[in-house]
Amino acid sequence: MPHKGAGRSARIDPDWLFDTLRDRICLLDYPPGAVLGEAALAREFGVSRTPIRAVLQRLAQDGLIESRDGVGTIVTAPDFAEIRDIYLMRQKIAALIGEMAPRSASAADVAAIDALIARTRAVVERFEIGEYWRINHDKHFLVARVIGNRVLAEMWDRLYFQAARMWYGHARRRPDGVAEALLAELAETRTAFARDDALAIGFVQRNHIAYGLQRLEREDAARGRSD
Amino acid sequence: MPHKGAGRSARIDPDWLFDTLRDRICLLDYPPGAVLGEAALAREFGVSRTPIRAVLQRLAQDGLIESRDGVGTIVTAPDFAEIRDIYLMRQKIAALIGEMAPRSASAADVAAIDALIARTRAVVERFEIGEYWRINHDKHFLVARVIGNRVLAEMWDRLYFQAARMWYGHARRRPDGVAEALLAELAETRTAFARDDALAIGFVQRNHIAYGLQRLEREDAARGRSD
DNA sequence: GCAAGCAATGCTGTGTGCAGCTGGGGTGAG
DNA sequence: CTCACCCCAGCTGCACACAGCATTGCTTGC
Repeated sequence: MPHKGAGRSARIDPDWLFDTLRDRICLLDYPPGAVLGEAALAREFGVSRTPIRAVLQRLAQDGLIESRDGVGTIVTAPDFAEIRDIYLMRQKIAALIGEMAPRSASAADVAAIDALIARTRAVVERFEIGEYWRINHDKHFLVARVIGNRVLAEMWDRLYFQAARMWYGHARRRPDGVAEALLAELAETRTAFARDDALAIGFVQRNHIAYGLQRLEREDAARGRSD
Repeated sequence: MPHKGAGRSARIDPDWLFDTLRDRICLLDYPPGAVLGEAALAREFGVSRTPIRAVLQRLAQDGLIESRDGVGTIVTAPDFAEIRDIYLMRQKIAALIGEMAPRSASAADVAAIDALIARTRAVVERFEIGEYWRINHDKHFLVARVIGNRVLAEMWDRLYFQAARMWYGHARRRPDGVAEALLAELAETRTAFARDDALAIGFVQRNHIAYGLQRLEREDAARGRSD
């Protein structure tokens, strides 16, 4: 019995699958260099290799993984020059948020940020990378919502996930002060949202992206000395 | 004999296939709304649907096509709001070219532009959309080469092809003055390259993207009146 | 004449077998 | 003991068969 067919009756949501794998990569469940394996993923999610391959191709186009024939699908390990390119572009993109026909911030947004601030206080008390990541994630989408230009919003999203992966690796290795920095960023973001000043929202993002890059550069320099 | 297998011994280059289909979309061989059909493409290029689907997924992620289950893979028809978003972002991105660690322009680049100018003169004499497109294409890659930031270069590329498609549609409908505008743009670009001023190269691009958007807006307004 | 329903057709989504490629371990020679 | 070579296990790329969905055109009832 070579084929039993399938159809696609309420199988699994490709977008959900994409988000799931992307999150695993960003949270370093799959660290750079890890081999994913289409067959293994297919078994895990109870589908065939075909939809898995579709998702992996999307991830590959976003630069998160790389499929090599005969070897496997491996998580990429960007060199520092590429990381800097990403961070520098994110700064420029962030500065554009307020310029490109932004949407208005609402009182609900401010309330949402207050909730994030409360959660971050707990993370400051006891650092937990998973919760830290979820807060960052929620903050990202909150900011993304004020972007009026669809093209800009898509770029903002793509670059966020490319940068996030590197950032969480850093935050795991050197968690000191990371949660406090997020708390400060959220406080500034809250003010900008309360004033409904999209330009300010973007500049707050730009600044903290720049601070993050500084931290990464310091770590990279220290690593260079130790080698 | 259900399977005869294949392997992939020198079959076809997926990148070449991607470029080919993208060019067909941009040159309106496949106009917005056209249905591509995986099986037809597979027959044409002598491969199975699998590699075709991979390429179509890349095109879909770039926003050029859209796959709808049970219907087909159709070329998207962006509304004018989206076109404006793309053009506004391209202006911002162009202004960044000179800021993000640009590479140096060489004498060979200037010579290449001179060749493009000569070709454009012929198109001014007798307008021919295919040659007009190839010149624009070459100009695009010439400018892209001075971009030092890989992320910026990729964005520049993506947005170019999204905009190109709309622009060639316009140029076909209203070719008057289009070739002359390209000639002026190339002259300005030549000067900027000769001065090795990447900021100037970017600003020349920004300006002519803005001029292009103005033309599109005028056409859109006229269409609105006639409806 | 017209509208509503239904069947036929064609498409994409999915599952699966096979071919070719890669990398590592093992083996034999020096 | 070292090095080179070879074989094989595992992976991705591809081709093809099947399932389900959307559209279209015809047919039938009014």
